[in-house]
Amino acid sequence: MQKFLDIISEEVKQAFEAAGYDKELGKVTASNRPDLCEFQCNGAMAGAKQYKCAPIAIANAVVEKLAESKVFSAVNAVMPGFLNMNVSEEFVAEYMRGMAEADKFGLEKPKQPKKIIVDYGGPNVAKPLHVGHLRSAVIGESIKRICRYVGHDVLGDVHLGDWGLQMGLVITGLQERQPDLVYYDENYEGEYPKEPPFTIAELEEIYPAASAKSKEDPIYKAKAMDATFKLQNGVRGYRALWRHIINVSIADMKQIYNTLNVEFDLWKGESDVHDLIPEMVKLMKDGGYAYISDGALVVDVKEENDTKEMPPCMILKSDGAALYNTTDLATIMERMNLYQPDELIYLTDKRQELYFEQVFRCAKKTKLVKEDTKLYWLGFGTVNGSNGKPYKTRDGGVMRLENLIKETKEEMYRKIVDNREMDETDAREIANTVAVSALKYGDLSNQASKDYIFDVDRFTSFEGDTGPYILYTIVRIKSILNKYKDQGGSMEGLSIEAPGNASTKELMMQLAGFNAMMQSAYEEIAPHKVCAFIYDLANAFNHFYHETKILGEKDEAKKASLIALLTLTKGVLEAAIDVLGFSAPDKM
RNA sequence: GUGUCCAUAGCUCAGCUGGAUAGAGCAACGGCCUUCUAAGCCGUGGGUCGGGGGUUCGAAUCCCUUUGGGCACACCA
Repeated sequence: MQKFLDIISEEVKQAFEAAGYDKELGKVTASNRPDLCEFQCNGAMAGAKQYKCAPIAIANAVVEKLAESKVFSAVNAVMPGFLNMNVSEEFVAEYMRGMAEADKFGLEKPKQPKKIIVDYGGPNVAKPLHVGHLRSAVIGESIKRICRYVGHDVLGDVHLGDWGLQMGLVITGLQERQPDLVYYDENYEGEYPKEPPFTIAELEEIYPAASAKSKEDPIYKAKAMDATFKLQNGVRGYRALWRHIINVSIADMKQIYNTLNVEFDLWKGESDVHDLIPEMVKLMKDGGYAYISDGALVVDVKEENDTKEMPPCMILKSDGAALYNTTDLATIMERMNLYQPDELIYLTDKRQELYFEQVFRCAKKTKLVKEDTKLYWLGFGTVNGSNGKPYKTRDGGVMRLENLIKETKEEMYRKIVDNREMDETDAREIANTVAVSALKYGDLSNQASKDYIFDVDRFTSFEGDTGPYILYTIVRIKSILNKYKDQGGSMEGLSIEAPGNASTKELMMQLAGFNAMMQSAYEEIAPHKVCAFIYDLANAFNHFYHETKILGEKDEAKKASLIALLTLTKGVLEAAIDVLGFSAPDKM
């Protein structure tokens, strides 16, 4: 379906043209003076200079041409040259009927669906997820869903950190605790046990201990580096042990990601591209891109009009070992081979901006990707505490994601039982659902690139611009629709009629903005736009709800129309929260 | 030092490629439930958009400058 605003703009553009002015002046925007009109066009003022005449004269000429329009119920020229207009009720109703019929409420399919890979999550194996992983997971998941909803072919990849020194540290740390494990016996030739020799809890103890020790003890560190080297070079026992570490770790991560409704299509990691590195390095050398600088292999990525310093992109360290850049570039190569993506989207914290600029330039320059492959990096800000500094636990430690979620659920539960008499099991279940909305909406409603202050109390509030408020609105609608069905009402053949009052029309106009909003959220990779839209829509609905009797409506045709409008509103709200990665309960 | 991002109401944040009187929420205060979920709705007070210049008919928005913060600047990820 054509966008609501585009139809209106088209109408005004034609009027400009008919009046003898440049068509492009007829662009219409939502009014910023709702007290005066619903939509406005400022083209007359922009064109005044070009046509050497008073803006108001142009505006008046355009108004005349719009006199017959079915789209508008009123068009006025106002000094100095604003065009103020209101759309007709029947035009709005017709658009609503179109939305109700259409697939995805009238969002147009892309002409050429793209293959997109979203790289987000980025957890390290053997280390518990912490607050820092929240944003990547939540925003990345939403971006993936937005791209998919818009109609593209999208894969989400968790891209595990599973190949670095931390693996060697765990292997070394475990050896200290259980030196007799067969994995450490170089002469062992039999099968390795299927069961891991540790639990997730133990794993989470081993890593920090080993990491701390390696910082103090150079011999220990050397041992860990040796273990890393052996692992990467295929020593059987270490590989087997590594498998266990990965499996145990992934099982734990999946649990947490599941509670957040975050689902990855690919569970790839740095290790997956290990074997591709020699090939990639050769390609870079043969192509004449890579050279040795201070012992390390680098590719220059400076460009003509750089205003900033741009260090070369390092491919291999001076000891010949791979680093972050190496695996990221090799991953790009692998993705191009396996999936031929048109676009790669990365989510990391914003401190990595320069790094990704280097990697992207390097990938383009060395032709790992095609000329027109779009490489997009989105840097997100920090989750801060009320003091404006990175969120910490009460004693100043790193906040584990698991605990953050638990805390939010507990707070939500408290608020729910505080206000309602409810069955314990129900209350828990609802609290969990609502808590996820609180957490995600609290994060996503901020611009991704900015830091934000995490405030459990505010996020879990049912008032204001929060997840719970949105869910409450949906639940209200569900409740009415259920009652309607219980009373024997049919959902068949309902059709939306002209609004009839201001709040109904306002609700409809909010709904009409859905496809434009989704399109723009996709183009700008901006989930917070979805939040802003939902909030406005929820407000418009609640206002409408307050003024309008629905089940009590005597006129059957009107009632049918209202039910159809409710169904549409519910559908749009649910589609929008689904794209944000949460869902509404049936009651709360 | 170089670069980059940010600064909007007491607090937390919006503000689309410049448009009319800068918007929400929270907090404060005042109204609205025998009727579809009052976890709601309506209203009141609150801002020199960090400061200063400039471009423009018109600037929170674009340019310059200045102050105060955050962050990054090859062998970590």
